[in-house]
Amino acid sequence: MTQNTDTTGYKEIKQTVLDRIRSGDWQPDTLLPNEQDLAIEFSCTRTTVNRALRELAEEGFLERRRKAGTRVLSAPQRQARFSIPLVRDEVEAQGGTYRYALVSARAEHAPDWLVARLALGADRRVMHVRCMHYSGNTPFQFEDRWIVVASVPVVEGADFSAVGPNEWLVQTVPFTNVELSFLASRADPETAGFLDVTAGEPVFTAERITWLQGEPVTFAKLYFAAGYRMTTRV
Amino acid sequence: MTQNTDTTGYKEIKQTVLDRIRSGDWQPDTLLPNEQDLAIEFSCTRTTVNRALRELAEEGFLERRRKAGTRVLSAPQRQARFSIPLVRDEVEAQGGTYRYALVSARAEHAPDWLVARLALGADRRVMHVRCMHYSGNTPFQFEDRWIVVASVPVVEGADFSAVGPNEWLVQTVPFTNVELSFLASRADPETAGFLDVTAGEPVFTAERITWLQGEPVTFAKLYFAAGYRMTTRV
DNA sequence: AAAAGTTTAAAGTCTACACAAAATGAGAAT
DNA sequence: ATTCTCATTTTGTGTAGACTTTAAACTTTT
Repeated sequence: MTQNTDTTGYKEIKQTVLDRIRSGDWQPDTLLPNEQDLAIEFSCTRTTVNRALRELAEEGFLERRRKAGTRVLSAPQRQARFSIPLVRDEVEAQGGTYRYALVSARAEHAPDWLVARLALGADRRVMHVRCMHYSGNTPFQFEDRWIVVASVPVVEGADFSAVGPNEWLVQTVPFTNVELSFLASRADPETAGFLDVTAGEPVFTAERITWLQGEPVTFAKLYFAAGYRMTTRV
Repeated sequence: MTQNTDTTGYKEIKQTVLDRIRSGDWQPDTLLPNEQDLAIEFSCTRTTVNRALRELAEEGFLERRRKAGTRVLSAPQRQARFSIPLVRDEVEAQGGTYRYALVSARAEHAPDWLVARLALGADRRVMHVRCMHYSGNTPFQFEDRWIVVASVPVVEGADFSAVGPNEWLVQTVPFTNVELSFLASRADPETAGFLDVTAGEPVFTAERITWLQGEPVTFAKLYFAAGYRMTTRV
């Protein structure tokens, strides 16, 4: 059969459903009509309604259970999505000129806390890289990073004088799992020096652990310059 | 026709594609076979392949363009997802007992910085609520919040002595848009007192602006207790 | 060459239908 | 009253096929 001309796209349906929630027409906890009935109302197939409702559920507005039906969530479990850009992109997005400077890169033995943190095995060799990221001449981020040699053997020959370890890793080990933490820490004297703040100043800090197929790859502490804020819209 | 028994679900296809990316079989920038060919390979319909690839693209692994095809993203635009639970849920998830205490709730005129921040109109009336959230007897979060009376008139009659303004708002104004920022700030003496830290200590802080259909509803500053970290896996 | 128009390949979406899986609620057995 | 079993309802996912939209690639005109 030829396609219905006054067809209702799944996007329209999503919008309509959202409007009904917004307007209070469908209050929290309300049970929506089932897919078949909505399909009749919107004069489309159940498949189309299904896609609209499925996406709204993914976005946290609805809760769906077989047999129980679809209901409006009372406290929408909204989730913030932060994209995690490379520092270079972040600086350039702000209109700054990105500049990178290596502070130090040395082969080391992983300290105990790092062994514990990454659950390292017998091979404790790590590459310890510290570097700075600038926006123009303003410090943007101080990066303190350890890379596990056993997981990324080529790191021993890597040159971090021109390209930062993060960009290097993204090229070398493209596909990874990540645990990311954000916290407020106190600038120790050295970090403070790099970031051009006074020691003891609050510093927005990110800690990042990366695995490749269960093998720990790297641990990084990223200290952001004063005034940094991470923002998102939901 | 009856359904093919050796059917390949869209989830299997997703997994297979991910595996091929992981294994380096499909390097970054590789152009994938088109949907029709993949459908043949997986012996399923194009619809099923489409869903698998569409979701992988949403998740940031692939880039899809009509006519140009589907390619593996070189620097996967991984995005962190934080769910934003109610404080109560967050405390209870940690195994703590949630306790709430109102500090103050007063009708005020919005200060200039708030007028600017929320783009308030002529009606500057706001309800200023400050309160504490505890995990057992340990301070968990100090909340400093302003609610725009013009947008939520009923707030003038609200009682925040038992239920926190956030939970109250979620009930009253369920559907909102949010801007969320995270930063490291310095505990001022009063906040420090509430959170049981020394003044000047770094405090993980969230700022949250909420709108309902373009109208500013509330501005909140949430100060977290020492040691708080926000963690997510990607 | 450069610009404008045309073809065409690929993803995007929809219809129509079918079977699968989960979970609720009612009835049967204990 | 409690537990068990099972039919039923509702969402989940698949097949098969068609039309739509976008933009890359090609062709023609300027």
